[in-house]
Amino acid sequence: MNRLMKPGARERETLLNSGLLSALGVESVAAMMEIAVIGNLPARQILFREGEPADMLHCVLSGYVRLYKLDPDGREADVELYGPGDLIGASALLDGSRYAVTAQAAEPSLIARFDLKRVREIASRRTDLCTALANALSAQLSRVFASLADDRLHTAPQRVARYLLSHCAPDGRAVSFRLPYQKSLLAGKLGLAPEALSRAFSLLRNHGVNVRGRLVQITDPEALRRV
Amino acid sequence: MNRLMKPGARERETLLNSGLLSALGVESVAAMMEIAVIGNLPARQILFREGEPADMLHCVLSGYVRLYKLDPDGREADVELYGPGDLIGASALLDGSRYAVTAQAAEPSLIARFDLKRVREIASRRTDLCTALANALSAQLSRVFASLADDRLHTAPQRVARYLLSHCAPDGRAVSFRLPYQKSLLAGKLGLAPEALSRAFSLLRNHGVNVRGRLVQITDPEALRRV
DNA sequence: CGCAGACTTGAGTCCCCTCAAATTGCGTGG
DNA sequence: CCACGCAATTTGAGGGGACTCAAGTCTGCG
Repeated sequence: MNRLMKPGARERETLLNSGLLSALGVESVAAMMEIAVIGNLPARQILFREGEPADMLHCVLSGYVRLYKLDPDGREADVELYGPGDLIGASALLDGSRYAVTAQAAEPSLIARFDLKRVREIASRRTDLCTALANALSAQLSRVFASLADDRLHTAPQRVARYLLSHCAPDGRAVSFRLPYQKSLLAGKLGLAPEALSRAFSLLRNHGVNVRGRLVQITDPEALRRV
Repeated sequence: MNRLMKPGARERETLLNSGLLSALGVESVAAMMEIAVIGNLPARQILFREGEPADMLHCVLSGYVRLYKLDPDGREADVELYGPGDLIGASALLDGSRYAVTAQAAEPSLIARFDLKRVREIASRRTDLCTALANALSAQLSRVFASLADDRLHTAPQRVARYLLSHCAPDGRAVSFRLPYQKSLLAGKLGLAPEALSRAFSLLRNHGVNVRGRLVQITDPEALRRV
């Protein structure tokens, strides 16, 4: 990892708003800040690999990190995509001693790293940290349950429609926004090949969706909901 | 739920060996025993539904509990299957205030219930409980990651082969065992229609697998690994 | 302005789902 | 203990969805 450093003012600010630290009391925050190390990752950098001993907890400050598992043949299946504020690797962290998945920066990213042993040590003294970890895990579990069910219940166009709707206000107004990352990344997150995502967007043109590059216009959220 | 009761000697014994309580100190165990309520569920009984306010933590003592999500059209997708010793509902428990999935007894089952508010209260005082909860969540997250990747990477016969291998000793000896539950349940767990599971078993006959009712004989684990 | 990577589109294939019907397995009452 | 009947499972046929491979086309950056 490039440029290891102590958190500066800017990074401290971001960390304070992250999912993990935002719920902690001042003392726990201080303890965590104390052991935080900031790192700058180039795109495609691996944070850790499936099967390696787990010794670090990670938190995304900016950019995106992709979690995936590998086939013996080398094919990859994405299982999660973490963005700013998300906690990475809690999956294996408290459980076994090894990472269950591989983590890779999907674009140039800034992340915070915490030595896992020291996190455990702080958590054993301060219940607010322990609770926050459990909360984060709990939320992640719900998300993955949702992904799994979505995979099994819906077709590609339906999954894409649901993703788009989740980025809309609940009212039926037309909206437009920018995809936060590359389409190939979105495809992986939705469990699709990039071609399938492309075809899904193409089909959704008939249902009030216009896509140009990363720009998405949704002219009729109601129609989209009916897909 | 039928026959609510305080845990008797038999139930206390089972609870002590469960994933959650086995790691706790005596005092936390006592506190949890204090608030445990045992219930006997007939097959198909619903424990809780997706979207309901979450007020209970559950632990399977015997039998199996199926977690699934519902389509607007009423189709179901299983996301997890819990057996004896497993903790249910930790997914939504600490996170949001609502269950993220529906839980249904897959067969007549015995479960322990804990009032969630009181569990949180105990956890805020006793870090061993909080840690145990985080551990359980962590392990579950890893399992679901594995399911999701398995779904996306492997065909039905491959998924079935992997399931069978996971129930074998790592050595290459032939083995035979009884499936712990109905095939239709296994199908759901593997994300397959019952017909697809049946066809997979049929295909695996050519790779050293014999199935008669719930009895499975694996004559050549090596061949199975190559599928 | 041009290159490289990302995306789209087309063709072909395979996998798994759905529906329907036959068969087997298992628990229960006689 | 055996037969019956219901439910679970198996088998067949057909169809649709998504993957792979292979070209093209677009986009953004240098």
